[in-house]
Amino acid sequence: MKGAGLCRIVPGMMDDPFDLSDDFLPEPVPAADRRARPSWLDGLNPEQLQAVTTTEGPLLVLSGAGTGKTRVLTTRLSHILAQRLAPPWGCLCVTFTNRAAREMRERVGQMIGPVAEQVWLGTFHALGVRILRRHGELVGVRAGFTILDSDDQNRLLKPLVEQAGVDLKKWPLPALMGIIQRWKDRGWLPDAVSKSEASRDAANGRMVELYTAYQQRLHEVNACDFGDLLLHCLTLFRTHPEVLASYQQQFRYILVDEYQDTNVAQSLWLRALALGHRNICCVGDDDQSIYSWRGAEVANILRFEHDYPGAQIIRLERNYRSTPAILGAASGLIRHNSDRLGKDLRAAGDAAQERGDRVAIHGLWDGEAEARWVVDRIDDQQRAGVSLASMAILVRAGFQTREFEERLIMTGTPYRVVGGLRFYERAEIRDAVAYLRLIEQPADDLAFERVINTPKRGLGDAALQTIHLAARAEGVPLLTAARRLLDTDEMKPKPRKALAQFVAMIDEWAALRSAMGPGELTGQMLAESGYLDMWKKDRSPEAPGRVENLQELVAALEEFDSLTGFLEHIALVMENDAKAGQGAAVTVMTLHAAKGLEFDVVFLPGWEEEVFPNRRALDDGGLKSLEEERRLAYVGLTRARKRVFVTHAANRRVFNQWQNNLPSRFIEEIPDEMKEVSSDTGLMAGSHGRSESWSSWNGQWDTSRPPSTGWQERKARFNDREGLSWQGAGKKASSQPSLQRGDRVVHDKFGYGDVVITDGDKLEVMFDTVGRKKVVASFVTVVPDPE
DNA sequence: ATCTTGGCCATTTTT
DNA sequence: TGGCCAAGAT
Repeated sequence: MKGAGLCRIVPGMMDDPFDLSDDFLPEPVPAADRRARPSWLDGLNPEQLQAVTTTEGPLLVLSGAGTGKTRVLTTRLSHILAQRLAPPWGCLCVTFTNRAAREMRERVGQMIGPVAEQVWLGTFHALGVRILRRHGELVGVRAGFTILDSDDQNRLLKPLVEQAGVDLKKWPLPALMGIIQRWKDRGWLPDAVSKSEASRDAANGRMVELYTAYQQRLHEVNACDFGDLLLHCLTLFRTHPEVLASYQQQFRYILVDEYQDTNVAQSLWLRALALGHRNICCVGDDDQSIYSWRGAEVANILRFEHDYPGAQIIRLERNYRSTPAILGAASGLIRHNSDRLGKDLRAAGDAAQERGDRVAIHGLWDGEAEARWVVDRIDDQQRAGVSLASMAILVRAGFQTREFEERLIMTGTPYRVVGGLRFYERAEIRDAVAYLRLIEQPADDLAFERVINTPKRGLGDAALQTIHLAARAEGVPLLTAARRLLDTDEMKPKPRKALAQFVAMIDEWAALRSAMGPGELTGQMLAESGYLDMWKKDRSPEAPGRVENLQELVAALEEFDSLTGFLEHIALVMENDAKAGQGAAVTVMTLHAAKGLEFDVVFLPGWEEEVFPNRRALDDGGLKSLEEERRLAYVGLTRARKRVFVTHAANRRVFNQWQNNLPSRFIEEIPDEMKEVSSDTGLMAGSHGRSESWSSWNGQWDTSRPPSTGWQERKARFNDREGLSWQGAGKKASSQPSLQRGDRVVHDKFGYGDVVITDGDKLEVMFDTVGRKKVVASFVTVVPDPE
């Protein structure tokens, strides 16, 4: 009986949730087979051990940075499975990022084998999709629904805002979208938006109206945004208690990572599911809560005991990652926050053996000097035997990566930027995916709009307008309206013929869907639609790369056995692995992206007032935001195992203006005995011969000064000093050695390359990364041959 | 219908 | 500084 139940219920086959009666419980491991202390528990410290083995009842694990949080989670899951306390599909394991989900799956797989595949493990959003794929119809989400990214969301909302007569200048789309998302984060549907909610007043007081219309449109095109993936689940749980009950019964154990980053909707989602067996284990660190701007509520962690009466709490405070000096610096800093549960990190294990180098704080003149200094230190470290892969530059905001990239390119240091454009955010991929979406989901108006005239088919604004009108009049999707228009003479013959062809192609591919795999189908689609040809004919420098990306897309699709599965994957988890460089490279990324990672050596640039703590954050959040910024600083410091370099620049060019900033207050907050402060600003002036322009300089740049006398000159001088000439600045081009075919050159934008053709001052260069380009000779610098 | 120009705006963090 | 959108030219 029990065995039969086990066989029948396999993930993907559980079409009827009512099947999940008591008989799904696994065979318990006979007492004789249970070892007193299974080997996977070896090497855990007492607190970790307790966190792993306290399987029954609600448990909150407060886990400071570097205390083995991931290890606890993976071991706990393995322990539950290995002891047969539940079958794999009886475990729900929620992470915050796809990366964390992947890692956990791998590690658990290594510990206990392939059964790990069957655990319900993923991000909140991915798990929400999984539930909605099965039960979405009950709450108005039809099969094959589309998941929208932020770009799609804006395009959906825009016409609604215009119709409502709201000025887009005054109320920028992203701001309005943000308000809707914050409401969704709190689990509010339009009629649940609280009357006292301040952001109701946005968009001339029509915000709720817009939200309602937006949800209506989502329903019409059968799409969900990220928030909906949870919100619809909550509605499902509320309106269909029998469905909820089946999940409650199924999930005997629930594990949650990064609990401090959950929002209200997520915590409600968890609580609904956990109310069955009440075996929920949440791991988190209130000191690392850095996503409140996105709706995360530290309150969730603070009120855990209230939400789950009788909860146990375990603190993990032994840090195995960082030296005592780094931990001291981090602890000293975070002590300035008032709103915390309070933990004391102690160095333990190997890291505790020596005190370690103090945190180096270094002041520089400007952002460029800072980048140069940082990259010089990277060189030093590398020479001292630290591998590039174990170093990272962590910045506050994405745009700050640029100056470091430029410098790293110049010096030829391999690097990778995490979190740039994702693969699926590239235009060509989005176009191709839009075709696929339209095949999969004919109601997807956003996809229709995107591809109707891509490549050009002579169906421009006028034609689209006609289709829109027809669609609105009849209340049908654009593709349906287009089809009906073909039977009338409302369109001129030319566009009509083009439209007929377009519709016929879509129909043809849709018919082929069952006959061939998604990879093959996509290949055919790209060829027949003319989309691939469009890029092949394109002479612009990036076109070949786009063709390659499309080929890569087809290859990726081969891995899937259904289009549906692929579309879900691409919306939720497709990552930028296209240029995930092989070989060692310095990592450049934002502090947010660095959470959960660790490096031997960490560089933390831009520690200045206004930049970090970030002015805008402070403006709209006051003290609460300051504390979040401080937590961000704490996250940065605690990423390092051995060494931290903090830098600050006196001057920074922001837009077109020079702005001078004071060192960040966070620097002062690091205890003196944990830091070592130095500054370059005096030294640079003295070390540079002609110092008059330096010594008379008052620390501020006159923005009205023509660039040639200030900025460019300084730039040239800096580069001269290092033996690199900067031809772009002046007449020094004569000193440029004549270039010839085969010369190795470096360009400040395109990086390294080999000269292919010379023609006076014009060159054609084959660049290593961006391919063949025409450039002016004065913009490249010859690189001495290393051989 | 597509290409070009000029004015405007902006930079926080992301599943 | 540059990237984006809206309005003009061919």
